[in-house]
Amino acid sequence: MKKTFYLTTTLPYVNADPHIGFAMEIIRGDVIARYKRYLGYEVFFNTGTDEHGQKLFEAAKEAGIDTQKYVDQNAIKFIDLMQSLNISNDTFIRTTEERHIKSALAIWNKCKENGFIYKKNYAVKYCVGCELEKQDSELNENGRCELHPNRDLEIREEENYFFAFSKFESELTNYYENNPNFVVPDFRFNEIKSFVKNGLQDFSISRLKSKMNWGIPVPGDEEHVMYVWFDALTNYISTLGWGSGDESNFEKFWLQKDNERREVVQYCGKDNLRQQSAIWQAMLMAAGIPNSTNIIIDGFITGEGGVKMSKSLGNAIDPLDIINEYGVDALRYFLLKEVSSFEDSPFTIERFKESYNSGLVNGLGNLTSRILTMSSNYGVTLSEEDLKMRYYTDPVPELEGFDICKHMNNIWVNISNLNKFIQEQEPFKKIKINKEEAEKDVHYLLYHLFGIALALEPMMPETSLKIQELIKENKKPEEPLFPRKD
RNA sequence: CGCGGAAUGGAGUAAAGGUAACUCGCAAGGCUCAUAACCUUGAAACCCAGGUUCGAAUCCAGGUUCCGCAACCA
Repeated sequence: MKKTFYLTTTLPYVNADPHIGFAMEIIRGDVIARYKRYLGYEVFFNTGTDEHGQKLFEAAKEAGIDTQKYVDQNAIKFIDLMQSLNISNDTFIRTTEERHIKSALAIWNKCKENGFIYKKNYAVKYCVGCELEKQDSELNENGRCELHPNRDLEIREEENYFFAFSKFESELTNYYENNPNFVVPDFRFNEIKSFVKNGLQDFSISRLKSKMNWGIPVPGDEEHVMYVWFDALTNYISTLGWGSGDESNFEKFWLQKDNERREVVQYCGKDNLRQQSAIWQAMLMAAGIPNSTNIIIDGFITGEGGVKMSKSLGNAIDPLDIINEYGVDALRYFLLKEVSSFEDSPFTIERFKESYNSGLVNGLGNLTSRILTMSSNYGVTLSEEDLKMRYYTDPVPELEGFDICKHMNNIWVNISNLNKFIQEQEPFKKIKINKEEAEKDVHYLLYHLFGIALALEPMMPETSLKIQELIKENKKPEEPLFPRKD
């Protein structure tokens, strides 16, 4: 039986257009998914949209349309994005779908059955901006949320359901200790460890329907709907059919029996560290479901000089604009090679152009042209045997560590080496005096270019195929692979 | 004393105690197969002052500075 590999991104909340950060997350997930498939794994690659909660409820009300219609409209943008970015996701789950709701109800029941959900009366200050309760210590001198100083806090006095997060302190800590690579990179792992060690508090996981009905109904209680985070996190298993009656995918991709540990990997941005690596893991523990095996934390994409990207500052980058002008692989190239694998990195148009021109136009594109010009002119081709070459036969350390940048840089070193080889061996001169030697050189070049194309498959699938085709047909590109942009 | 992240040539990043590397940019030279592309060489850096060490960008304590913890959101 094939080894399985489960990978998921976080689900973007559908109250805005897709932004460059999510594009990066899903592209990186896509690279890992494709890579694992080449290695021979059976992969389940999940993404989707998060569609409940107060913010959407309010946004729809403001727009004057039905909430479901509102989220339907917005979800389309994200569904389309998958195609624009050339993402190989196996499924796309929306948290308003029936299959998800079933599963969310089931995990609620499981947690309740096991004694980790309880009802409690409480009066709390609530910040709508954060969708979180606030302790007095978290408020500023005006008694408002420090993160949302322009909004009044709501004082809520009501009976809510609570999740017994605090009971998982030692279990989480044990899990972290027994899985030293659970959170990647290390410095994020340290962060979450110290967060858990400093003590956990139970949190409210329901909302009164009378105030806000846009959520999954709490089982057995007409008056409450689930808090959006509780429902949304469940998608990682609802997408596998957990709690739906047909759990074959769940058993195949997630269930980890003692002697056959499944790989379950979650990609997310650094703002999701707590939710993915602590809250969600505690929920799994509460429901008696095995934990994820890795959480990969991306940094943020910033504007010039590390400034936060935002529409109001005018330094926001729309991934679709880049694709329209440069093509999807150019965007993938930049996000994978120039944006740090784990730290914050800047993305500006100037930087993008620079990198596009040097890495793709002068680098990969130009190298392809010069090699194929020689091979087609000299009649040098790859044999059937050569063309059977495979690149991803063994695990690549850089990719196993999710350091895609480093892997990309290694490939570009190979590109540079082929350029050096041409300069040093000068097959274009040799062809006039020693045909055999020249042909040997060009064959070497062609063979290694083919290798580069194969290596690029997970990162730049379109370009990889184009180069492979050109090599098979042995003709130089009619149009430049990457046209120069000034 | 809120929490957290970070500081390396002009810019962006590497380097888990042992010659500070890579890309872009800059300067000089070379090549002509290639998209004014490519190759070679060069100038140019470890925030500050300490400690540990034969040896510190790296470890330790202190200081300084920057960034996130508004909205959108990974």
